[in-house]
Amino acid sequence: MNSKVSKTKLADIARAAGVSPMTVSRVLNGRGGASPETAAKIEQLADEMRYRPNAVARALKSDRSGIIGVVVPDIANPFFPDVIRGVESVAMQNGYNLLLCNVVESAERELNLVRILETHRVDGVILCSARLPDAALSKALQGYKAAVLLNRTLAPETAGSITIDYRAGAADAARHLLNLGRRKVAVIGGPTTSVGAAERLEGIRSAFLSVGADSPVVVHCMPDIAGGAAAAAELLKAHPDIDALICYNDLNAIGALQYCEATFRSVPKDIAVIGFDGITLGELVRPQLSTMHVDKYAIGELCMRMLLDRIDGKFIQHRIVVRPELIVRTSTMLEQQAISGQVDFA
Amino acid sequence: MNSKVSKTKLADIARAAGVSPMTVSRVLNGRGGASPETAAKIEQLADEMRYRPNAVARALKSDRSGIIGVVVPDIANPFFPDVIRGVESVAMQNGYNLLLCNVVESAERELNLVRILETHRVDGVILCSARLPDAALSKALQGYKAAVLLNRTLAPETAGSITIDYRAGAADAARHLLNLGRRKVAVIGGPTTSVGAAERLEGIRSAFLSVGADSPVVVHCMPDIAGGAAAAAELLKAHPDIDALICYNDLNAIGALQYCEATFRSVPKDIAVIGFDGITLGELVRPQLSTMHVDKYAIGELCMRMLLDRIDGKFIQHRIVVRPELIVRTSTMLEQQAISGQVDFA
DNA sequence: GTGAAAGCGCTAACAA
DNA sequence: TTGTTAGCGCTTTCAC
Repeated sequence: MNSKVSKTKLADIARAAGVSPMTVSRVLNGRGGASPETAAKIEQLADEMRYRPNAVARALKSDRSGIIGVVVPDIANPFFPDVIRGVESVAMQNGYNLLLCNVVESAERELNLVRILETHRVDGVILCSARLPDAALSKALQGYKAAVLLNRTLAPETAGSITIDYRAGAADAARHLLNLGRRKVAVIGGPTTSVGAAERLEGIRSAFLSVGADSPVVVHCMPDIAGGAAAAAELLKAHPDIDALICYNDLNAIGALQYCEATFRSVPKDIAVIGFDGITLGELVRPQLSTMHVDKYAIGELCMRMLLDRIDGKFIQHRIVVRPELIVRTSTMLEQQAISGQVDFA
Repeated sequence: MNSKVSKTKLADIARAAGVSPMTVSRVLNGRGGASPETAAKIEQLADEMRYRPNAVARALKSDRSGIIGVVVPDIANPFFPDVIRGVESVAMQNGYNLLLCNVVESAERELNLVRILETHRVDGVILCSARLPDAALSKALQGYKAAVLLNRTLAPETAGSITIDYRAGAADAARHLLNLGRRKVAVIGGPTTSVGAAERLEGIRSAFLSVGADSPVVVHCMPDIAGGAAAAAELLKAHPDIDALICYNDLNAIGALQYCEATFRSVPKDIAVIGFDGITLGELVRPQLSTMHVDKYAIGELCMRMLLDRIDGKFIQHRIVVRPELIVRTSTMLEQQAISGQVDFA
């Protein structure tokens, strides 16, 4: 096995080439400072001896690790892999790698992770859907050169933020259902700890208020399929006359669809369902899921670009708001529209 | 902003406490060696001064970074988030963090990544579905203290491996379709570069041979939904009498289902479809997808545990084979069975 | 064009 | 119980 591979270092190459480590360093970093022959010999030796620069030593010396910490609540939620890909593509183009961590919806673990990443001297962090209270989060981010939050806002000195306009998006969703003639609307509200969940509720309530309708019933749950199914069950058992559901995210909505299917409720005829996020999965279930769509890959890119700016000390923008877009699919479609709801592969 | 937060170091605490850095180091690492009072004072100071040990310096000194490199082909394929969670849970319990990289199905990028991770002096790598040729891969892994491959095997000195028995699994799938009475079976074969794809084909062919049937037609494609849909289109246009499809993975199978739906073919009546992997998505589409299921989270755990052993120089096992399990759902179900294919939420 | 010295923050090994 | 020395691999600074 390989565990004793003592790696070749600059000094080894220097010795082999009969020059000083400094010269090797310069050549290998393309900073000239050597005769063509010396340079060529060094390049060749480095290759032969399988030299790999030690990023750890470099990081210690330069105080730049080339690593970005990324914290997501749950990588199994298809929302996040898309974001991560966006982050990674920009990171890679700029020579950064990602230290990825899953929080699994625990604030304690989140605090812990932020500490661990600090320990590793990452050059910045991207926190997706932080669950910590504002004060604790601010404090935890003190130790960072740069931080960007997704779906959360703090003082711009502490962190940049990319937020989704949940208020407006949820209001759009609510109006869409109202326009469909639904009046017994209920909300599957996601986690109680989520800041975004509260914003969605505000948006929904204001949309209902402005047409003089009562505020809808709300049930909270975990932001996954099982949570959505359970919440739908709770709501529909207590209020069998509900004719529409606005859901925290698409996973919740898909859980609701499952429950409706299992209890022989027809969607959208008996009950319309709309989600949030626009994950691919929503196009694959039947009926296809209406949703408030956001471009997750683009959001990932935005996060990373903003973080790069902050790492460079540039503070061009510290807050970007993304507006979700209503996508109407079968789960909230009037019957005559549903005819064209077929994908065309011809 | 925070970019000038010069972090407190051991020496700072030492000065404040009026002791040597060494004493602080010992206390903070719980290695005793200080009077209770001194220790208490140091602990308190460390907390007040928000001390975070510098993992970079520690890594340079100890040649252990506490970081594991994980390379996956595509994090957007729901197979991998599950594996990653398994890896992460074991890693975390053992004080490791994950440097996660996406290959996006490019062998060149893969080689590059393996180099980069080597540069960062990760304590080990887990490569999922490596696309590099054996020789190149072996060479690239030379520089690692420890490596584990998922779905690939090399000399045990080079890397441990967790493999899925694709041959047996695919043969099971083939037999299942044959038992259903299907005789015009075709294969959506996934990427040509995938070693697992070739193994699946072998399994399928041998199952067909043993009942005296001809080898089925094969079409290759990208291992995602769009690839599956395209492959299904190609197959069914050329051979309209195909009555069953065995697919490289569930995403391919779901693409095939989409094509069937779009072209008004009834599944499983006109054509049965079976996938591989057992991702959750397969239960959500309609008809629900039959599949060869593997426990992805458990596989992730296995990978990480094996890697930990190798890091410790223990070579108890260098190869684990996981056998996929046939899960029959609606997409390959005889009609009389389909009645009970409903999820029960009552 | 090339090299020597010093130090990034931490800790193992050896004093005291 | 506590401190000193030295060095992990690299690069910045200054000198030749």
